[in-house]
Amino acid sequence: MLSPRGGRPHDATARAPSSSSSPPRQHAGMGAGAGGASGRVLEWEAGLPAASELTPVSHPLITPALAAAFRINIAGGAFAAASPFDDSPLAHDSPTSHLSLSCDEEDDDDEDEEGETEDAAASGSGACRGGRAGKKARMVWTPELHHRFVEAVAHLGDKGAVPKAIVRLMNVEGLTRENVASHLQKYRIYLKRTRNPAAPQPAPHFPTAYGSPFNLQPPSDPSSRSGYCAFPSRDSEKL
DNA sequence: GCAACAATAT
DNA sequence: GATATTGTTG
Repeated sequence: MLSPRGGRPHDATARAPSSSSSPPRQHAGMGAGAGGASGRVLEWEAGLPAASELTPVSHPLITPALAAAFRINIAGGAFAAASPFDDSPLAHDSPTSHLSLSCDEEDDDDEDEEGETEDAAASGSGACRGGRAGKKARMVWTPELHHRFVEAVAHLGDKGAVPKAIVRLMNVEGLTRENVASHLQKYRIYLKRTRNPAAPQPAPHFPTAYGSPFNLQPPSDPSSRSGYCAFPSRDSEKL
């Protein structure tokens, strides 16, 4: 009786079988810290990215001048991968609060406008609406945010990568378990497809925000994870 | 009651 | 298509 879909933590194991098929994972140069993104592809296997490169998930990545030239809202940290300018000034060094929320005031179904992509949400859950209780702002998974997400998943492992743990590890203000759960669901589907040889598309890029062809992939090999700490540590995260 | 998961809705 | 919400289960 009942559906076979058990929402059980145990099933988590069968969900992400590291059955080989590890496409060349690129870092997309979002870390920005390292200059040339040419030889950074193998960083996962090699020495893994420096923690300094991952922790500050909020690097502007785009110079203010460039942003102004293209009318890019760097507040959201967009276009990270496409930005060869890694010498941009670090706006904030806060460990958290870098959510990009899309404010939709529309009550109707007309939601197509992007009010702004800023850390508004971080300023105080509710952000855009100021005080109007209603629909929550739609979260936007920027490449940086997704990167952090991937790092968290990789850090926790297939089995430990549950929404609650990921939220804690990411340590992003305003980020809810629901947000992560939803994103994780999509991410798992993405992983499943990449690992399935029967997949119609050999290399389905994980569609992060801005349509950037990011191909962030967590190290399927546990060995790749060992020794690498993009996060302070699980215990340290305890508050 | 909480958390995770899958499915569905927006 | 991306994210939120809902329903079911442990």
